[in-house]
Amino acid sequence: MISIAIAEDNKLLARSLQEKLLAATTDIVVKFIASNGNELLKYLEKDSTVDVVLMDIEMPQMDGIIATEQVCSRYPHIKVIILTVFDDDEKIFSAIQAGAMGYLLKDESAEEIIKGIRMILEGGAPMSATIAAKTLQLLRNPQPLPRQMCDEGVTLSNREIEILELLEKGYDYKKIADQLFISPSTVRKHLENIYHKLQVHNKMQAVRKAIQYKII
Amino acid sequence: MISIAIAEDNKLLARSLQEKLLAATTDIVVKFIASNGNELLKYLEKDSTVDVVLMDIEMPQMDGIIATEQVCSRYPHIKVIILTVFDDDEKIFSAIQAGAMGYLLKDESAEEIIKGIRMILEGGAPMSATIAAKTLQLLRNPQPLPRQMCDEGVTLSNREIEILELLEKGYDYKKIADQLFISPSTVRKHLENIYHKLQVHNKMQAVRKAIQYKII
DNA sequence: TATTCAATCAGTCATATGTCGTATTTTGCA
DNA sequence: TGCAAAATACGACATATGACTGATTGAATA
Repeated sequence: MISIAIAEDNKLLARSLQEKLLAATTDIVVKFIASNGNELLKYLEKDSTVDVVLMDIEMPQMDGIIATEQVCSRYPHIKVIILTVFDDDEKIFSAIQAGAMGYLLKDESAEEIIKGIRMILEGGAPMSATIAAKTLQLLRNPQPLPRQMCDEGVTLSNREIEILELLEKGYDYKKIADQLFISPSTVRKHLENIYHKLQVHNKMQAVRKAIQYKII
Repeated sequence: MISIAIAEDNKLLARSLQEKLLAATTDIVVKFIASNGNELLKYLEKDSTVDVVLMDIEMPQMDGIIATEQVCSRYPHIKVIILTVFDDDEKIFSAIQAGAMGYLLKDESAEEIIKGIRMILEGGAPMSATIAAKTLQLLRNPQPLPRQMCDEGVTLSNREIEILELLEKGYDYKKIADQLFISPSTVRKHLENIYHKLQVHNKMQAVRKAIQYKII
């Protein structure tokens, strides 16, 4: 028998999820439905014999990311599957950092969710298709988050920053172009603009200045 | 109709894989079976109308990682699924770095492989359970391979270090030469030696690695 | 609606760079 | 003292890069 907890502030959604799981299986039981992270943690203090938590991200009081962090550190035996509508890089990365071992989008079918539950208990990592793809992208490019800079008057566009970050890895134009799915000509043009803005004349100087200005 | 190419040095395995795909579907056609990376690339030069490559890692002549890199950079429209027995972190990471968007273990069923093919074409990233889990682990721990302390053997001379330090400032050969009262030719030769020692191929990579190794 | 701006791409040209050889001189140290 | 390593230097070749000119597109915005 597999014990599940659900953390989801929309009670209707939570209920319908519970019913779907109930209807489709005989060995999965929903022990608790929490409407935020606090509630979930309070419940787990009394009864931590839960195998998997299905966790929404957007919740009042304590969001799913923080809750995931807490659950994973306090109860390492509990696996967390994020179940949400968000699929932006930052949320995915935060959730994984927090310790989530699964990340499914809410439009997944009940069967997929059930497969995910079984998969996670077998040591797998259930992910929706687009999430898996983004995960790999994040792995290739380990710094998609800090787009803010404390410049001194110079402002680079996001694209220009992306290019600088790849440049810093020692990539040539072709490689950067492939990475960003644009042509080498465009990379060169971006670099040209970057050089003007930073008042430099080659790659190394551009990277130096960018680091100095904390742009990358 | 989905066109597949298979790169797999074990001809028996390749053939049986082809037959399995053929038996289980009507819309997937295996256009080519290559027994190594070279063969695959040669084929793709003549006909690159392939949607997905199923790629073994361990192959003679050109292994699957290099081949993946080549395929992904030359033919961005082609999706690569690694299909191998290896599941160690380094191989997975290399494959993803190389551009693979799927990573299945060879013990997957034909149905799973077919699902993977469809998934990758929808923008997903098919991964075997353990692979997905390791991927997330890698993402949490952005430096899982630093135990290769092979930098022990690398020693740069004082002169080489001087040159690297000037290089890091963004100076060109002429400027470095002036600074050190030697000819640009000599600077180039030093750089050449540095590249060999650090196993890199341009200034930026050399500086990166030197900083990483705390040489400068 | 007009205008700006980010992002895209192409082509030219001079220069810089990376990779080969090859070769001489200095120098540290066994 | 003699040898290996380090430092010095040049030529040649293909490729990468930096600088410039010019252009199109779409999104934001005034």
